[in-house]
Amino acid sequence: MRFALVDCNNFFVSCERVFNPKLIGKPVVVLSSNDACVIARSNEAKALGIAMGAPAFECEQIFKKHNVIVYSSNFALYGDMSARVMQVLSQYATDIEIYSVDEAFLFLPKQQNYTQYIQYIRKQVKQKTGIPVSIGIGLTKTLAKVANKFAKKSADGVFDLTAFENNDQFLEQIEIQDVWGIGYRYAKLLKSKKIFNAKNFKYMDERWVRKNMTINGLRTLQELNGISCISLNNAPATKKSITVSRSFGKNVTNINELKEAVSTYANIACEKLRAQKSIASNISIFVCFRNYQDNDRYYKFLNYTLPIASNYTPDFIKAATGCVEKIFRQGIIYKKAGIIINDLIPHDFIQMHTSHALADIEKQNKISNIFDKINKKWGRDSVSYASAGIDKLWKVKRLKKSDCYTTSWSEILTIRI
DNA sequence: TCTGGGGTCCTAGGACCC
DNA sequence: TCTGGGGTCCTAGGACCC
Repeated sequence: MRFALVDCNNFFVSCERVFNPKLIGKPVVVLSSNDACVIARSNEAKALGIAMGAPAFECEQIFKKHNVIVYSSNFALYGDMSARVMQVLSQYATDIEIYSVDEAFLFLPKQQNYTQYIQYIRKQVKQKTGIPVSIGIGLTKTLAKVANKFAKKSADGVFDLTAFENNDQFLEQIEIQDVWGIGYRYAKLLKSKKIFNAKNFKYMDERWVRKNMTINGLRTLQELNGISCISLNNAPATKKSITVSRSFGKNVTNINELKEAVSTYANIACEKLRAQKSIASNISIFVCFRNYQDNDRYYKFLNYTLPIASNYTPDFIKAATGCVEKIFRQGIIYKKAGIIINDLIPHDFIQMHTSHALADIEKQNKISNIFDKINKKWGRDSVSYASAGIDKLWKVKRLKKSDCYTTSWSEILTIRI
């Protein structure tokens, strides 16, 4: 059994480069929403010392000095490119888990020569999508992750950890906080026990790990020892909660703008809810704000339960704007708001005892279907709710976004000969 | 001035039941 | 002062991932 981990190199930057080859060889970064901080860097940008997550305003100097090309994030483009990469990968695996927008675990079919096989997959992805990937192979998902780190550094972008009888020499090079499943907190704890790398951890006492790092820590330890405990999760993810939140593009002090924002987020969240055929009755809204008198940050949170589980946008808009009325305080500068929908259940669980309302629910479903169809065909917000606002002056800034080359007819790439 | 957005899982402890 | 034994469910908080 072989697990492979495929990781797209500098994914967001690579997506931009596919449609703008002039960017190749130059330092390029992509910023988070609101153009706030750096979330993707080309190798050239990394070499300049630009850190992941660095605030954009702090990098201004470096950007200018080295002619760094800066993009706002274009998630429609990245999402579509991701789907293309995954589609190609699935042709060469017996099973695939799409782990994130730029990563996938594969079960590989039995091979004589695994290195050759993953080199071939890599070539296919590059040829069919333009995206460069790195591929690592291991006996477990955790080891495939380790292998991928070496693949990233290797000249041909692939690495097979199972080609070695003993992999300790490689595990020794992986710092403890870089092991999949061990984050900042556990790394700190482990270092205090003189555990500095993956090899040290591999030989730790299982009882101690179970006691201090929960069952998850124990799984990680066993996976490093080649015992597969974390299986491939290929089920289409049915989410258990949906969050939509954004920072504002300007200071928001007015209740109507805050209501517009949460209405907009409720609209997006309900689209997602319906897309996965779920309903829910529990909604929370939160706002982040700043009191200009003491220059402190705050976070306010309010939970609300709908009388009946639903996926009908107006139900959620009503609930969300109701929460805003309770939370809002005059004279406060709001920076960000969001809505979280919890306790999702399949939509056919709709309570039968509410039979008197079934006719209403059917009517609502029809309206939702039409909404979703129109927006799918013509783009998000082609039809929307008035409460979500028209001008949306509070919307996030994305000043340097590239076009949606693959998902919008009006922005398709034009070539002049 | 300006620091993202979206998820999952595990555990301890409290509330409550007989 | 002493104060059973066994169980379930829920929640907050903490850990992790990209």
